[in-house]
Amino acid sequence: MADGSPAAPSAATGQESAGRQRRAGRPHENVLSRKLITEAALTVIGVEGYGAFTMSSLARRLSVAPSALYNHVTSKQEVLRWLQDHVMTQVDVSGFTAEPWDAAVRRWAWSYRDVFAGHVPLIPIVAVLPVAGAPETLKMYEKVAVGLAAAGVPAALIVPGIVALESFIFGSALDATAPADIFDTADLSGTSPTFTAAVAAQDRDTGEPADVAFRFGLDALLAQLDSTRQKASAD
Amino acid sequence: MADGSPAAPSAATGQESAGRQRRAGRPHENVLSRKLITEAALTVIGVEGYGAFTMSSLARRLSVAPSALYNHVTSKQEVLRWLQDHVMTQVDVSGFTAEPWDAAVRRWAWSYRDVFAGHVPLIPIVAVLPVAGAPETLKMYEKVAVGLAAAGVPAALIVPGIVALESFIFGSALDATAPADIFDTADLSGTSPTFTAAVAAQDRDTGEPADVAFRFGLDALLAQLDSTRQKASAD
DNA sequence: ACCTGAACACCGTTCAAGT
DNA sequence: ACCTGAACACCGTTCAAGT
Repeated sequence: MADGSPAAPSAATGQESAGRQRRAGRPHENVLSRKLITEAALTVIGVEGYGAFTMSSLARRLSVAPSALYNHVTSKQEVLRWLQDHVMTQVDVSGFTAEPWDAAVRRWAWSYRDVFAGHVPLIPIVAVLPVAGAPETLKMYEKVAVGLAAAGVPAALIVPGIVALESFIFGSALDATAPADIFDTADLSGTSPTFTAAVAAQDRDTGEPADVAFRFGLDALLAQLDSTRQKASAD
Repeated sequence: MADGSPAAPSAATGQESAGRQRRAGRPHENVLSRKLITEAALTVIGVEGYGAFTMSSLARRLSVAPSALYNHVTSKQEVLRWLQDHVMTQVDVSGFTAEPWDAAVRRWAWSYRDVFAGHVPLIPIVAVLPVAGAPETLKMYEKVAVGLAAAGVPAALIVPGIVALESFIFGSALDATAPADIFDTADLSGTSPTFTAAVAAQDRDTGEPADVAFRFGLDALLAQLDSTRQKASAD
């Protein structure tokens, strides 16, 4: 929000790379920050994709030399961690304060899958990053945990439930990016008749294959969670 | 199996890199092949990990110049595709001809997860690679499809069922590689009390957290599959 | 056909010099 | 403290020359 001071030599807006050169030495106003770097990274990825996301392209978008980034970041990996935690804020957890628990989980899960289908390279990072270093991610877990606890899921099963849901969501995000025709077996019915028949027998009216599979798995996990619920002793 | 001809200048065994130089020009016996390249890649990865797997390290293990690989391979990506299809042969599908359908799915799923927990970088490739180009992968799908069909899972649900299982398995393979303490919230109980309590309330006696979550999700998917089964009209 | 060796266009990262 | 610009040690890949 607070951005773009007119004092800087016009290249420091971070949005246009056409501005004039800045000469060496510390500028009077800071040109970079975690917020600006994260936003620029998101823009580069949104416009050119992850394949084109390099420290160079990031620096270019910020109108800065690549080496300047290392005053704010220890590695490209750290930029990706910042990105991961930021992207988590795009996941819709609004249901947990407004809807029945199962509708809330569904809304969250679909949104989570969709967000990370657009950020597949960040998935291995979430799966491994300690939550202590990812405040937005932790906030999301807290919302889900509150929802499940309120629904009566036993305390000991909340984390396994979330982890199982999350694993399914990440795998499904990957699957959602696959071309629709990966299972086209062409003339392979000779070697794999049953699988070939199963591919043909899919019901294409119920949605994209990836969506049908996601609904199936999500229903399964919700049913399992439902069966673990216990009536609250209080209230 | 058919390997190591004594005619070659002793560097051509592909197992030791200490042998003497081979001079330029086509050798009398082929030094490289898909099989040798795949095996060498697997060795490099097994010994040094994916981080050290480069075209250079692969060539070194084969006692060959990096550029020689490009006579057999169009890109590093293709080596990874070969690797992916080869690794699939390590997944245990033996249950589908010997056990009840649910025990077979369980054996397959645990084995599938374990195999790819050791080959995480291959996961994005499986998820996107057309099965037509991956014969071993296709063979695996065929086995699973036969198992589910024999169990009475409706034809239209076989592919969604497999995709849902596979998505869950891939996400869980990722999760299984995470350090056990990612959820350690240290002194964060102030900002996320419910989640922190849920982490503490996990039952550590029932196995590794990743295993508990995997069992939970697998049970869920199996129960959902079970509920779709119909008695066969024949037999 | 299939190897070597030199070369190319990158990559992430480091560091001295400048303000 | 924080920028630029030069430099470093890689990377995957191409290609001419050799047999």
